[in-house]
Amino acid sequence: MGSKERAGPRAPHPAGDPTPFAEAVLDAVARIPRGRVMSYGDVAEYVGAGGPRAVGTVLARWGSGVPWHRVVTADGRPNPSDPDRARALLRSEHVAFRRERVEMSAARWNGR
DNA sequence: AGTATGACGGTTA
DNA sequence: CTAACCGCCATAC
Repeated sequence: MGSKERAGPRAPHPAGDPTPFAEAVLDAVARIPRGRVMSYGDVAEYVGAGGPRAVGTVLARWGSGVPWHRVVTADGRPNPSDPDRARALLRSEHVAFRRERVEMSAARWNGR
């Protein structure tokens, strides 16, 4: 086949291919165990590149194929885009909540 | 190549 | 506790 085939079981992204950084981010998010969460900054640190905002940019563009709801803000707040949906998904995974925020002390996943 | 944007984060008021 | 500001970094145009 072509030289740019990538056989990615990921998702029907819009137009354009995910950059190496984007793939690293998506891979990291896909690795977050069920019932656990990572902050945007945690993901950036995990992939060793970019920053919290850059991670948000990637998820906003190609995050439809990964458990995006497992990525929360550093304060434990769900995605500002669909907080209600994210909360429902997280609660269905037994993620500990306090008020409207994830109990980071208990649900935060460090990547290992 | 440069400017504008945003699903962030930490600090300061 | 809320609000505003700045810094950071990949994308879009």
